[in-house]
Amino acid sequence: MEEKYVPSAVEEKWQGYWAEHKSFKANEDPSRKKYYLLEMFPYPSGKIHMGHVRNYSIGDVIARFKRMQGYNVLHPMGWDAFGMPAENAAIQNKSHPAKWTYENIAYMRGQLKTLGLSYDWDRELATCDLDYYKWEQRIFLEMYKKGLAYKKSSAVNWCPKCETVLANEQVEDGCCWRCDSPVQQKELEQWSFRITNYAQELLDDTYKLTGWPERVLTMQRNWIGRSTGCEIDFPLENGLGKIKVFTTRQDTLFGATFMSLAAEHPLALDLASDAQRAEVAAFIDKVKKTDRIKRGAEDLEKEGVFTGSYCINPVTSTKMPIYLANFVLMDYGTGAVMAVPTHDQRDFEFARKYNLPLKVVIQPEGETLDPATMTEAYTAEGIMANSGRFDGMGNADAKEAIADFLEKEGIGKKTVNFRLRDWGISRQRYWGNPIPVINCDLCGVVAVPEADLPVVLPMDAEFTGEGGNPLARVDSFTTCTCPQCGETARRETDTMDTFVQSSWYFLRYCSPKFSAGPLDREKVEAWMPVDQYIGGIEHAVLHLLYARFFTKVLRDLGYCNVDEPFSNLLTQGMVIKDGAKMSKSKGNVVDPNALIERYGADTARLFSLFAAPPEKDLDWSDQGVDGSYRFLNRVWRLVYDVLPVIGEAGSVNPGELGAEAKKLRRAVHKTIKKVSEDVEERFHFNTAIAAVMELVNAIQAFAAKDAPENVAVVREAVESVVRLLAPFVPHFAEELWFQLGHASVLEAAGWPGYDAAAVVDEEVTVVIQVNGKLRSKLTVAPDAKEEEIRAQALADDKIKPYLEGKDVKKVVYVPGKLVSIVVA
RNA sequence: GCGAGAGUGGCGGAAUUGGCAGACGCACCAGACUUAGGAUCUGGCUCCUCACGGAAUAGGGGUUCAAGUCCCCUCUCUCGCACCA
Repeated sequence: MEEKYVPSAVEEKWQGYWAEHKSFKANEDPSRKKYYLLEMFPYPSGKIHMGHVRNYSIGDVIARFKRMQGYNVLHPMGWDAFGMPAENAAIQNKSHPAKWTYENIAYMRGQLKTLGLSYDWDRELATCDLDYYKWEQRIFLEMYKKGLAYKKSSAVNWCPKCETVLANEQVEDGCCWRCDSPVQQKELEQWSFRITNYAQELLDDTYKLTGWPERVLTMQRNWIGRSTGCEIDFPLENGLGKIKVFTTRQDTLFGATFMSLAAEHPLALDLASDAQRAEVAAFIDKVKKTDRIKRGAEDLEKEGVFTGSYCINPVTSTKMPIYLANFVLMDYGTGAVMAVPTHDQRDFEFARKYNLPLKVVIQPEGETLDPATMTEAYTAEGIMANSGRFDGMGNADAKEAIADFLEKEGIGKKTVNFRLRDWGISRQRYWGNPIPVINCDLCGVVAVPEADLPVVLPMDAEFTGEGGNPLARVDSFTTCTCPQCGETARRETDTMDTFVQSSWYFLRYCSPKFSAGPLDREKVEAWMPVDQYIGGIEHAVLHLLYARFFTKVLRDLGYCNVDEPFSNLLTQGMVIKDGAKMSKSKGNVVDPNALIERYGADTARLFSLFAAPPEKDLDWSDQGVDGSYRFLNRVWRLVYDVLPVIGEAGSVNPGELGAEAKKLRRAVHKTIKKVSEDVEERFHFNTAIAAVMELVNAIQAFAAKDAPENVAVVREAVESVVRLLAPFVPHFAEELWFQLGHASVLEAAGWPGYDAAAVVDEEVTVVIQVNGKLRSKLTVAPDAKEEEIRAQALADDKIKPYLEGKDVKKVVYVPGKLVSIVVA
């Protein structure tokens, strides 16, 4: 054994061994329990960053731990490889996105291998591989045939810098989630997935996801945004039609005194009287422009304009003026709101501003509201008033009663409304999966026939950065014949949102080479669902909601039988340095390469696991890394030092140990117990590692290491340290295990179990409190009688002075823990 | 504004069920070995106090023999949502 720990030599050796033996290849094996472990796959941006190191180190601990426990572990890795940075790089370097992407993948794959992560590399996939995206095209067409993929013209979020459409989820603070440019509104024909068909199931199933963090589920539930209420028709005064509203407050219907429409409402301009027309048109224009910048801006003043038309409140028959209002959103509900200023704060402000009538229909108990003196809307519970036959009811009951009444009268009906919108997947970019349809002047949209699939991305596109989608300028691609009528037609040039690819890659990993379809059902059933998924919290809604949706769609298309893809979700925190997220502009980036070169992968892994529990942000500290490195060196030296004496040691004979040796052995087994629990039940790797450090300190403090009667205990202790460290620092542990003379690898050795008899304490410390303050301690046998301990506590030399001249009111005894004496 | 989470030494963090607050590591201090130390080893290290002891888990109140942990109020920070009718 080398005296000095040389990480590069050790790591090279074992990485070579693992590659050569395909140590992490996963095969279906019904005789063993399966465990599918997955970390979110990276975008091949060029090189890995510390966030990746952390994410994948966490995953690797679990993978290796589960393997040592005997599970059949599937642990795959791949590349989320389509997307704009590749296209931007192509423009800059006058190159091709494919070249850039595959070069990055090659480099980053090398980096991941350098970290010693235990992936089954035979399952590696890149979403830009034809062999991946062609199957997605097939899924798309099946969705199209079922009406789950459709084309519609709509106002979309448009990023002027990326020159592409963004889903609502991809707009953050009115800006593009990727490049941060202000998002504009634009009317465009685009493809969508009908995720709203699954809104209810996506919501319901959040309650089955008991292994997910509550805040992720809350975010998804809020995003889906289910609310129950009524749709109510308000006839126009002129008798020419009606306005449909959605409300959750049908109990306030009798108090509706005016109507507010979104500026984009289809009737907005039609309703304008001649006198109001100019003003209405100007308002619509203004709102649309505001929209572009930031309609959701804080405290945007409520503004509106009278259309000049009226509708009729269907239950009171009063005339209600129709306004356009800037706070009414076209894409929620029906784009029209019945305004009840007395019981809705927005309507209240609007009514005060434009002098509209107020009518109280809910009175708080023991109080009478007067519309003339109200300073804000009353939105809480109360008793119905001015509401005809519903007067006197509690408003909660009236909600139900009025809904029934509306249905009976044919004025309205109960409905459920969701905030969730359909998922717009069209992107006007080249580097994505081409949507496999053809636009024919005669036949309209025609699906590409299955025999003509796949639609291959042409390699001869030009990347100039100008003129929008490069794909649209490749004539050989766009020009085609209509499969239906045979006339010349134009191929669709929109590509799919990259979130589509990441919505089913975890399924494809189960049968990555399957050539008869996207998924081999048998394999999928063998591995799915993912037992543990690990990734950043930033995907709480986007990726994780889409992936859940897609899984359900694939289930309904008959590809799998899974309802939910991820049984357990771990959202790891960010890597922070000097109080900020690592970024080039802050100059606080730590380069994994430099770290590995200087300390080795094991130290990099160890520190990123030790510095904080996985779900918390990790504060990077260069000195902390030194500490982790020192620890490994200490363990190496310990093994080096004791190796000559423990080489021939047999197994421990617990009955023949001296007191000190017994104590060491107890520490060993207690540590095994604690590390097992910390890793298995809590993923608290920081405390697990701390426990091993304590054990190492204890071994070092154990004086008579080389006494013949102790060598077996020392060997057991040292070997336990090595085995317990295996998931965290795999190369390091494997090498020491080898040096300790083992012919087989650590995985074969398995995760150590603890000896229940060895962890039992020979004596326990019982603390003695007087009036809640710690005054003394007793050392007693674990099976000491309660009376004895109580008596000893009261007779204790340090306790006596506190009892003198006082009454002992009460003595509380907690077995094996403490005696609490209350005196007065 | 609404919702969720957090606040513990100089720092990262422990304390799993209400039972010895500060495990483990970093930094720092002292000592040993040493030509030397950014290596290694030993010891110290919350604050106040010479000490006995006392105080302390953002602040205030409460429950309890006992509170970092449970309850109420206030403050601060982080994240998510933000006119969703």
